Amino acid sequence: MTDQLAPQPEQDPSSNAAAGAWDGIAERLRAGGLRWTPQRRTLVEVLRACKGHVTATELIGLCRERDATTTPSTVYRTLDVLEEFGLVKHGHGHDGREEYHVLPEQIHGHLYCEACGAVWEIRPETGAVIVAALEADLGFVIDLSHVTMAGRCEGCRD
Amino acid sequence: MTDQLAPQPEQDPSSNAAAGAWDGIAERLRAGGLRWTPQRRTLVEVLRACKGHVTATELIGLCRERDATTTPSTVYRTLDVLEEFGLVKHGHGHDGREEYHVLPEQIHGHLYCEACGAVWEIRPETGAVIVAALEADLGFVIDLSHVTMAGRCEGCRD
DNA sequence: TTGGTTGCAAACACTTTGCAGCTGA
DNA sequence: TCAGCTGCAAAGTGTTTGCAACCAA
Repeated sequence: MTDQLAPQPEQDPSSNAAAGAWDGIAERLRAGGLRWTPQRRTLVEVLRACKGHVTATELIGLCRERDATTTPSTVYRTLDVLEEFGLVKHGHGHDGREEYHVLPEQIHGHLYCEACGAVWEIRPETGAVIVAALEADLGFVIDLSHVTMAGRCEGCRD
Repeated sequence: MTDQLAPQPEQDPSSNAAAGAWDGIAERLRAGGLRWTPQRRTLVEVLRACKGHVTATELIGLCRERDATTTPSTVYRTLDVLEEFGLVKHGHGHDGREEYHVLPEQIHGHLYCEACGAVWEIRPETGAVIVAALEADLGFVIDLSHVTMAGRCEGCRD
């Protein structure tokens, strides 16, 4: 009950065409004294193919589709490594579980539709308005990449 | 921002003076064929005394301070009942765990300071700006009461 | 009395950790 | 070779559920 076959929120291909950022990952790992293993390759392939956000559990399932021997601990540990390299960033989704944002380089928040389950990206310009409003209000500087707001998308408003 | 610049975000006593909403709870439960038990009384007292939001785990701890025999299952079950009565509403906080909003009647979002851990309320006027921005952007109508954004408060910036 | 409640324990789902053995560089 | 990595198993969270005993109305 957490699927999103809705219109096409957060579907823009560029969100992963921008996957060029992953290209040097094997070398980058090695440069850092780390290894490029089949397990890591599997996870990276999965991450490159997915939308802006996934839960760790989903990733484990996706990895298992490619390699049935995938173990959770390896996935979690690899995600930690990738996070240190800035390729993913973890936060919390509306299921209350760990959620990973892929390629957080482009800071943005998410909108979760309670009706259809789709997740939409908050556009940078809109995000800027929100950030500015909160700063003006309480002098609070928010980290928009950690934000997910629930509500109803255009198509689900009654 | 002359509202709450002091180190006591979301602390205003009135936030619970509004606790009048709790007054008829025992009768309301009975009217619904339910019971008013010592355990429920303990939890309600705790809820009345707390700020706008708490995690289930925190509530269990607070209840234990009053009654060391409190058990988690009872707290969770009572919270479910209270939620049906509209006295609390659950969502998810930044620890990724269940979080309960007390007296959700006043819709507002929260700001969580990653540095000092304080939680601030987003003022209705500011919330309105955010809601309007998102509606203008994607036609999305958000449920501000479910929103918690992370960042740094005025005192913890830089 | 009696059906809603409780406490306990066990089950769950997700995540983390320790460790021996494996493997990429 | 040998530090980093993996898989397994076990431990740890926080939350849920089954059930017999309990007690508010």
